[in-house]
Formats: sequence, C-alpha cells, structure tokens
Amino acid sequence: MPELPEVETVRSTLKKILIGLKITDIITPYPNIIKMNLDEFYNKMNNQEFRNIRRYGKYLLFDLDDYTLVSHLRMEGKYFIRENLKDVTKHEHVIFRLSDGRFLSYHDVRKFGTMELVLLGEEKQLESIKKLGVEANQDNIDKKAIYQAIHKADRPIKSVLLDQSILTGLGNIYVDETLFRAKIHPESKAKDLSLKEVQRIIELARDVLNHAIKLGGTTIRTYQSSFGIDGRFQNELKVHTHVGENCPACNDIIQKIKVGGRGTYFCPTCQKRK
DNA sequence: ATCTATGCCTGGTGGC
DNA sequence: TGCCACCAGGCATAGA
Repeated sequence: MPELPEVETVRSTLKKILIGLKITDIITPYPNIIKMNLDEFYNKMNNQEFRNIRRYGKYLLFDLDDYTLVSHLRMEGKYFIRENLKDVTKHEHVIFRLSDGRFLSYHDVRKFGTMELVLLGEEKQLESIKKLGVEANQDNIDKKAIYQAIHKADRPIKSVLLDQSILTGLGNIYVDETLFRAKIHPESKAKDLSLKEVQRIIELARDVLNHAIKLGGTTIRTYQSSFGIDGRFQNELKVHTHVGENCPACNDIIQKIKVGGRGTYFCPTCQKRK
C-alpha cells in the first residue's frame, strides 16, 4: 500500500521519463478511476505535455501545460510504461498514449485509486487536498503546534498519526514502525502523551519516512512501486508484518491487534501503554 | 469531537 | 476441485 515513500519513489521515477512528453490519446477500459466527467477529462488532458511531477502527502500531482492531474494510488495503484498495447491486462484501467509512441499505464487490482483534473497548480481547490496537514517527512514541522492540536485528543495515537489532516504521508506500515521506534503503545491516548513524546514521535516519523525514501519504499503484499521495481525498506521493518516473531530489541513476541479497525503490529514489552 | 458502519474493489486464504 | 466467508485497507460519507 503506497504511503509517502512509495509515492515519492513513483514520482521521481516517472519524472525522469515523462517530462517533455505529450499525451496523444487516453484509453479508459475502466473509467470509474476518473472522478470527473470522462469527456472533460479526455478533452482537457489530450495534447497536453508533462511539465513537472509533484507529490503532496500520498497524492501524485502531474503538472501539464494547463492542468494538474491529481492521482491517488490508494491501496494498490501503480504506473508503468509499456511499449505497445499488446497483452494489456484486466487490471490496467487508464492508459495514456505518449508522444514517443509508448504508453503510461495505470494498474490497480482493487480499483480504489482516483484521478481528477484541476487547473494548473490549483490542487488545493479539492477538499481532499485542502484538508491535508503538513508533510510528515519535512524537517521544519512545528512540533509544538502539532502537540497543541492533539494533546486533548481522546483517541489512540495510532489513529491520530493516520489522520492525514494532522500530518500527511503516514499510513499503516510507517505508523507501526514509528511507534515501535518511539516505544509508544499504539493504543495510548494522544492526550496522555507528553510534549517530549509527541516531539520524538514526529522526529522518528520523519526519519523513518526519509530512510524509506532512500531505499525506494517498502514492498509487501502486492505492492510494488512502478515498473515492478521492489523497494527495500521491508528489510528494515521491525514490527510490521512480524507477528509471532521475536522483537529485535527485547526478544518478546510481536503481537497483532486491531486499532481503529487497522491491523496493528507492536511489541508488548517495548511499547508500554501510557 | 470522535466513534462505528458502509461502500468502493479483488485476490488470497482457510474451512469444508 | 470448488464454493464460500472473510480479510487486507485509504478515504469519503452517513449516522450514532
């Protein structure tokens, strides 16, 4: 499931390939990915050139001449380049023909991903983008402001960290890894954490995300970043997916529970409830 | 304010 | 082998 590091990997990879290429046709075998009028999508995007590719949180932002394509990969979305239209699989839902004769294909087994267009650079017109908090991999986060925003919250710290309106970019994998490194139990209520603990969590989240970006993200379950390239951060996972195994810090057995409906991995010895 | 339930989806898995 | 229930989960939305 692509979180900030995986989306960043996709962004940097696609940027090297797409900049300067023009879209010369769009094929939509499964148009429900596109969350706007299909004709409008086609007419606005066709003949536009890729100028830049940005990212905000887990959103990919493709800047064209006049529009920005806002793309969210959700659970399993991925892009790859194909040389022709031979053997298109049933999981390729939106295919852009490019001016070099190749194709940019959007592949999404679960069909959860979304695409829509806004005027160039106007992504904050979308409610979904407007409400996002600061990016969790940044250095200059106002940690006291985050603490102020959550220090009365009567909900698990895990749920708070998954709330994209506070910090954006963390998903299920990196929240578990951040809380393990912070030695905080995922069910600890946000209101029970000290300023220092919150500051530490934010610093560790940033470090985990940036380390994962360096390694090209995490490849687990069915997720690969574009082009079938595997990330390598899965080798760095301390608790996520490791239920029943020994904690790398204390040797206790890693447990899996549900927090806010999400599968959650943690070490019951290292991560004490506050 | 914050919770839970539901919908969007399909592939993998475990039970029989 | 196949049939079925269930799970994975980011996000939007509705209702408690």
